[in-house]
Amino acid sequence: MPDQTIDPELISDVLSLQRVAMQLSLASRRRLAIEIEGFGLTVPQFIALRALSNAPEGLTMSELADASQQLSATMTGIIDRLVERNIVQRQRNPDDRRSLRISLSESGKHLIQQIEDQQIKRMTRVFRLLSAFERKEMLRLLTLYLETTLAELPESQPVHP
Amino acid sequence: MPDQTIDPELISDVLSLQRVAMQLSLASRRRLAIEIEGFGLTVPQFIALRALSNAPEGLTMSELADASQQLSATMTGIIDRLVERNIVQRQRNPDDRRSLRISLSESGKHLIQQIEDQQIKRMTRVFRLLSAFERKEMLRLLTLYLETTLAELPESQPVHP
DNA sequence: TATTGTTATACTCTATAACTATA
DNA sequence: TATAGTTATAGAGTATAACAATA
Repeated sequence: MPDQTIDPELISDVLSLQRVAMQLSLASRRRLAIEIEGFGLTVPQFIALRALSNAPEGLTMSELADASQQLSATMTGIIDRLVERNIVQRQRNPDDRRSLRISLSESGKHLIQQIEDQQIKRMTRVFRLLSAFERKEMLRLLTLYLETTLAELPESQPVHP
Repeated sequence: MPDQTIDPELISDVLSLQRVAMQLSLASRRRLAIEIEGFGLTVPQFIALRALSNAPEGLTMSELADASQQLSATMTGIIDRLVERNIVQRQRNPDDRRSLRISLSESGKHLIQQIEDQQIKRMTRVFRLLSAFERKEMLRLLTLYLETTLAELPESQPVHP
């Protein structure tokens, strides 16, 4: 049986952390949306491209849907629009003709690289304000929080752990 | 002119932080969507309700749109659906009959309270794993990151700073 | 029969532009 | 004329269910 003692300091910290974490989550998504809009992408499209860029050999629609936390019916539309713009390719799998192999095109690879370069540049501006120790501490705490968050999602199988 | 020295440790930390922060931002939004779906709400609806719950006297459509980082044309539809379900109220402002006063109904207040209770309970389970010092450190670092993120958004005027 | 992926349908959100009512 | 808010329209994502092709 876990310790149910009421710790007023814990309660007060959690209230603050809840508020900041919620605002940060919403603001980050918003900033991401603005950042990638400059490249003509939506957030779900970018999530799919990120998953594909971690899988050089490509992914099936089901793998992509799992990795993006989307239904495969939704994935179809997202990939349709990326194929139209020649950002990804759709190929039949000769071994199992039911399944498809989705992969980044050359211009898709270039696009995602550009976006990630821009993101790294921005993050570097922020994190050079912190000491090496603080950066490690932040990484450790964020990773812990990420793990508990992922544990609460169904089927969250990152393609690259 | 800022220090442009290449610090390999900084670069490596930023790569890790960028990856974790991105995943966390996406996973948090996803978890929020699942959590509030149980209450029949969408994320944009929840964002609007949160802004309203911090403004007991209500907000105009423009204030609500600013606080939610939405266009007022978008806000109209979001509020339409919340009014239909009697979660918020729309009242003409007698002083300036062009503007509206949007506020939570009693059942809306109850709904947002239920959701926030559930979120606090979940966050408490996570953060009781950390020491008081670690919680404070996390709050400090997240706040710093939130501030730089908000600074990059246009017109991000939180109703409650 | 089971699996992979798509199509059909309905709803929500987002963005732009045109519009109404009020100031 | 300017401001507050809505409507019209188009496109994108989300969820459910029914479906085709392949295994």
